[in-house]
Amino acid sequence: MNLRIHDTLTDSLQDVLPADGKRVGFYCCGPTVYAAAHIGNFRTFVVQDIFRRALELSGTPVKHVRNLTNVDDKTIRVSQEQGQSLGEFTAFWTEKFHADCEALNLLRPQIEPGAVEHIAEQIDLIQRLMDKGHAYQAGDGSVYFRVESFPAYGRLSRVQDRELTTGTAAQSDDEYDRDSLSDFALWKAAKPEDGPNVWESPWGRGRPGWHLECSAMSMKYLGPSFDVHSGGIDLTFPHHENEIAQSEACTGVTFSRLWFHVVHLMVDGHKMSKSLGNMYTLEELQAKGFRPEEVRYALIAGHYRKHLNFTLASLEAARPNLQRLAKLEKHLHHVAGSPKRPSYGALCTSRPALGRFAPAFEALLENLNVPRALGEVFKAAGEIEKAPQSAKPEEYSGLIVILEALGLRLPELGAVEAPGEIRALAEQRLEARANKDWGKSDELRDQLAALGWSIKDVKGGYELEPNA
RNA sequence: GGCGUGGUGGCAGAGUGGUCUAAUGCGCGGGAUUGCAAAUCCCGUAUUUCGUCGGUUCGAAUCCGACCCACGCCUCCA
Repeated sequence: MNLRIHDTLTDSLQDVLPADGKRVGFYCCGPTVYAAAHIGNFRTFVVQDIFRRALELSGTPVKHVRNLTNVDDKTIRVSQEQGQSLGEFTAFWTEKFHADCEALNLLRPQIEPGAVEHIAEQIDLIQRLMDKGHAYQAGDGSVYFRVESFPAYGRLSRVQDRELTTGTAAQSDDEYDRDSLSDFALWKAAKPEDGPNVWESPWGRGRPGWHLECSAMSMKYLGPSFDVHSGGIDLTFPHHENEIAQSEACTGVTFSRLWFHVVHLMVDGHKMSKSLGNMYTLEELQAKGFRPEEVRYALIAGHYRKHLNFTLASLEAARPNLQRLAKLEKHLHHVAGSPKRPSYGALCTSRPALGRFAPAFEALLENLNVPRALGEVFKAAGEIEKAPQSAKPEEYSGLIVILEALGLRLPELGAVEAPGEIRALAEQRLEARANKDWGKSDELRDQLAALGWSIKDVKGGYELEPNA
């Protein structure tokens, strides 16, 4: 069974197959590194991560490229405001982004090109477009793509005659000299506020336009025609439309064969926005006591083609779910004879039988239906919990495969060792209980709680855990 | 205004013509257990019901139409 995904270009489900028969070339529009990415950004990246995992775990290798936008209006403006060089500024936020990705258990793309490191490739692309008559230099010194010269424009977003319906309010100073409102910048002429962040080109000093980097870098690493391109739904127009135009006008071949877009995350029923104060970052949620794996769980709990309403309540639901899975994993691990956990790479090549977890994986292959996959996982979990002896040894690897596909890390059960002072209190309480001194016992339990530990009585003893 | 998505139980969220008296999770209620709890386990949890009104069909949450509502995109944006 192949992975199928909704293709924006054809508005239909398509099999994801590598054109070269070997591996899928996969390009994702990455973050602009000028601030911490918010959970909306991460919804998209997490979905793309699951896409890659599902493909790899079903035996198809993926070459994953995700760019870093490290030169644009925002990075330049904010770095200047903060008195930092563009390089040190974007390096800082890149590092922050990588830390968040690691915390959220995102596989690192094999290639993560930065726009500023690929100026030459972008200039080359502009030159080829100029040579073919698809681009022109305007009076302001900037170079624009002539949308009119590319008849297929609008095919992805199904928007015709954009320039007729676009209001003039959006027109800003640096776009004044375009022949048509829908023409977009390939090269932006240097302006005083750019500071030192300008590069030499055949059209004078300046910097590349935003859309260009993705074309230049995706084609550099994946070739002029590749398999899959993905991004947030808002990128469909104009970003991806422009990418297609400038790439195909240049090469004459299909740019990406398939496109999929992730619908936006909502918070408390509304779009995230600064004014509503609902733009969470991972760090902010961690400060509220949530764990990254819980955030990941909450982000994948809805289908990627629908709005997902992210709330703190939805985050809270993640913890008991993950704990339940951790218990299930422990049981299956035991049933399997406590083997070493197979690595992700080993699972991709060995592709073990999944037992009761097969329907969950199949749900994933069908347009990344994560909610249904989770439902299937819990259905299997319920069966095994009801009849623990019915668990088969191979179901351990089955569960591991689905957990890897979803990228879910499970909490370790009872892994935290209590400090001596805490254990001493617990010992006192054990003694009090032995003497049936319930008053003292309860008092000690309160004391422990105040110190951040919860105590659970078990046969002949106790277990200590940090408060949830 | 143009384009688009969706309205399913307290919440989240599957289900896209019959097996739906609607998956799954959270929550909630009850029980077991416990000195009392916690943790764990068990049971129950949408009173033909899936925004409203019509239509197609032997049969619809699923198809069609109208309407109401919510949300998104329309060159900053995952």
